[in-house]
Amino acid sequence: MESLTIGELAVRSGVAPSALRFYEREGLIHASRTGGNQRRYDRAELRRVAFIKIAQQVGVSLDEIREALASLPENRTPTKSDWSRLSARWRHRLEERIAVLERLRDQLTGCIGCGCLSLQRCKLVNPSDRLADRGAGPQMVLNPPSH
Amino acid sequence: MESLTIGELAVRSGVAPSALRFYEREGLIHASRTGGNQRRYDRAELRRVAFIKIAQQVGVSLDEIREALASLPENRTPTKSDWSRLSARWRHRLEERIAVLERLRDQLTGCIGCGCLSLQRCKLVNPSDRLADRGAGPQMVLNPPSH
DNA sequence: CTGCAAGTTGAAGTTAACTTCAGCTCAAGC
DNA sequence: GCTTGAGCTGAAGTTAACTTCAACTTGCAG
Repeated sequence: MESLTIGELAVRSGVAPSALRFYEREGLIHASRTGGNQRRYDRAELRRVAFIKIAQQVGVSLDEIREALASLPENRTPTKSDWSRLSARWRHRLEERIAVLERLRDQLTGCIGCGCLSLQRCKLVNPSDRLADRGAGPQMVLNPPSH
Repeated sequence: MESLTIGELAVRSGVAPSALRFYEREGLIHASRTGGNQRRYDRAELRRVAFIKIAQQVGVSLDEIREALASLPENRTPTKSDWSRLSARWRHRLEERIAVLERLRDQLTGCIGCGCLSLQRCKLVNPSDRLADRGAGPQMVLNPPSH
């Protein structure tokens, strides 16, 4: 069992065969071919697919994932530290997303009490007259002043 | 200034006129018309738009937002407690999303140390042989057993 | 009254991330 | 060697949430 068929990789990774073909067209994963033109995946591809799935959970687009995967060495199977380096890249982004949602949660909790949701008064939908220079809309939550 | 033009509402809410027309077609907001067929928005629509923007941040689809807005009284302008009731609905969902991301962050932090990202061993991409009954893929993070 | 920014419409386009389809070929068990 | 499930391809379809376009109309300042 040196290599995997597309169906095997699909079951192992939890990603549909159609998605795996799509990832290959998009240059995210690679497959060799049998004499009969069927895909055969090296076991190392499992880890690439795992990386793709995790990065998607973090909220990274396939474009950026492709870019990250392109930075892996081509002449050898990536090591743990190669993967470690790549994973570290997403952590800051993930923490930012969590912070945004936590801020939203805290302010929404406050708003459940006051029921305002007012563009004039509510902290959630910060008043345009106080932050007019930053444009209208819920700036406070979406683009906090501290950032 | 009893009512707002579409341009005024756009500036006030931070939502593009095209999006406001789209929301109206989708039954999320309402506008009356002038003799010349131009939209005029009651100031109460500002709050509806604010609610839509916040719900989107929470990760709620327009379909669900429409459903929630449909539960507002039609015969009177919604009160603070009407809005409060609606906002409370999204809090649990928001907290779940935060929990998923925090779990992901914690495990990704661990994985940066080990660099594994392995479908066989890594906590992030839970082994199919241990949770085979729940299907393949990163079950541990996406659909935690406790749920 | 005129000019022109702002508004109107329906239809079509956009983006991401896939899925579905039709028509065909491959591979493995009996 | 036959059957049948698995795999192949390119093209088209899907969904959400809008945006863009073209052609036309309104409303208000001067």
